[in-house]
Amino acid sequence: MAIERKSKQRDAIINELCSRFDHPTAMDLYLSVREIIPNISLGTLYRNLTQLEENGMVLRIPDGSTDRFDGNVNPHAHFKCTTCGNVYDLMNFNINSLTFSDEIINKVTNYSLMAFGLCKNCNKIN
Amino acid sequence: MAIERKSKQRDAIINELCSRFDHPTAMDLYLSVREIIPNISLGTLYRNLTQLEENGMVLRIPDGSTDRFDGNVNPHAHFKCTTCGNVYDLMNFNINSLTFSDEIINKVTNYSLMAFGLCKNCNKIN
DNA sequence: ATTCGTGCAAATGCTTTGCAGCCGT
DNA sequence: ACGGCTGCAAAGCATTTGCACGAAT
Repeated sequence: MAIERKSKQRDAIINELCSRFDHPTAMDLYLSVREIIPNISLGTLYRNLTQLEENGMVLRIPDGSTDRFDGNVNPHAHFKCTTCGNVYDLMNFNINSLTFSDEIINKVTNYSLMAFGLCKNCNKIN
Repeated sequence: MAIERKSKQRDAIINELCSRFDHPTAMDLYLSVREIIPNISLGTLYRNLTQLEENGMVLRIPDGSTDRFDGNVNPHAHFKCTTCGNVYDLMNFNINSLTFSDEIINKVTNYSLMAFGLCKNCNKIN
């Protein structure tokens, strides 16, 4: 549904999401936003994330486990290390050059590219 | 963990997954496999899907809701219609040409590309 | 004043897990 | 016979939802 009114809870969520670059889960965000609004509820957080996503203000990043969120709504590629679980932005990959031409498609509104593998940090350790 | 023994449950799961192309969820698979092995349990299904994924025999396709599975383990792009929820293979997109060069990456073992939008069927209806 | 957004708590839905017994090796 | 795999049921988590109240317009 459309956003009709402003709320300090939603403002705090967007603000937190846009000022960090580590692709937090809903619970990560909940813990952070609670330092600004101590009695915000998880339900409110989830309601707002869904609403913000529907309005194109937040990106949901599916990675095979708990969803992550991104304040950068420009489509961009991600890399998930399957050892440590961290998700990184891929700066050297120009996702905007991708085009889709299949018969079934009427319109592409968004896309998510997730590469899986081993990051250099985990490679050093093991 | 590695696969050590054969079981008719696992055989039926792989067989079902490789003979359909509609990217079933775990529950979809459960209902289908139950027609072959009526008393197979959901636990067994999930245990086998995880095990098969770890052994590279099945692909998990994250799409922002319940995970889907694919017997085609060759990396390929998908398109999800956000109206009807169906997931389609994209044949005209050569995902194998993608290369990744970011600093953080040691090794890419797999990747999933999901485009979101409106399919032609849903466009006709609305 | 209206009604959307919130906090709380219960409910839901998907997935995992403990356990005793079965089956493949 | 050993130990992996299974069915069953309970548990675990992430997410959603109903409701009464508070806040934005």
